[in-house]
Amino acid sequence: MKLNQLYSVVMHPKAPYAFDYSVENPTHYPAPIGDWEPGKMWFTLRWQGQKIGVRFENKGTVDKPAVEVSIYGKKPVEFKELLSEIAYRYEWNNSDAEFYNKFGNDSILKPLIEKYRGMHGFCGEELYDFIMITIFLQNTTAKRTAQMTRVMLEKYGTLLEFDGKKLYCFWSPEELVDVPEQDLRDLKVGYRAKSFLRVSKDFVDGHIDEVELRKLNTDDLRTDLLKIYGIGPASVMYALGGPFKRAVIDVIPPWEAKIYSKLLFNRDGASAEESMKELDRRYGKYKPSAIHFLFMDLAWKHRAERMKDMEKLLPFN
DNA sequence: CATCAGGGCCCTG
DNA sequence: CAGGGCCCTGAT
Repeated sequence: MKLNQLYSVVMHPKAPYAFDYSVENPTHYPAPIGDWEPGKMWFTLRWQGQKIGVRFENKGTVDKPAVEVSIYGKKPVEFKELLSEIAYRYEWNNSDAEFYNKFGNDSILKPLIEKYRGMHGFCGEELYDFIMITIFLQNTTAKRTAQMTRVMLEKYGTLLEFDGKKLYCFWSPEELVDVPEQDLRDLKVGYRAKSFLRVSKDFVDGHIDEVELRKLNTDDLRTDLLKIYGIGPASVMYALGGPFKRAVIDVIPPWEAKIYSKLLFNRDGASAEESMKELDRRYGKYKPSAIHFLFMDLAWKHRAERMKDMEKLLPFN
């Protein structure tokens, strides 16, 4: 589906804002739903029933941020509301000022804060898409996750063409809900087929309403998210930090425990409990921010240098 | 060739 | 609250 450029405007995220570190995350598994190069980002979303292409171009600096946002689609949309949603998803109004203040001189974090200053959290996906992704991620390797995602997008997603890019837009819950479970299983997604369908039905029936969920306090939100079929503690933690911008670290999944062991103790075999204790001791309530910097540093370094001792531990590139 | 864990979660006892 | 089962793949 070929899209036309509908709007273009320059926006100003809250400073400091480091564009590349705030739109690209090397720990995310490769999926043909977005594309990045230094200073530019392309991605897709659904808005008011339309499939939309979005392009960011960095036009500013860390201390004088400016991002040109271009919207591609078939027909006009409520542009202002869309911009405000994008600002929410990319956390343009957030800032880690308190964290910078508190840990700017910390022996470990100081160099990271210097290098990544202005890195905002972000999650370009809406809740439904994000849940689909966490289901793809469960109990498998990153490679098969990428494979399953690609096959599902080819069959049920929509290929959008805009600004010279071809990127898939996720299917809507309505587009998937009536697909027979066996059709999904034929795509080798295994038992995940059942979760995809039950989640889709909950969205179609209005039992899951992202806008309403955003209004809840974090504890109630966690409780409600845990009720979603196929979504457990690990997925909930990721969702709290992603679509809901409530970064928490309340569980350490096994694959992360291996990385934390290296990161915190520079050795293998530290348990999740040990690492959690150490995180609390060092960073207290700032541990999500600290982990954000530690993890992103590892990810960007690994992408650049392919660190040998991390090759087995890091499922990302 | 068989076995098994991998960016969990559901269900049962 | 612990433990078995789940789809499929590639590593061993």
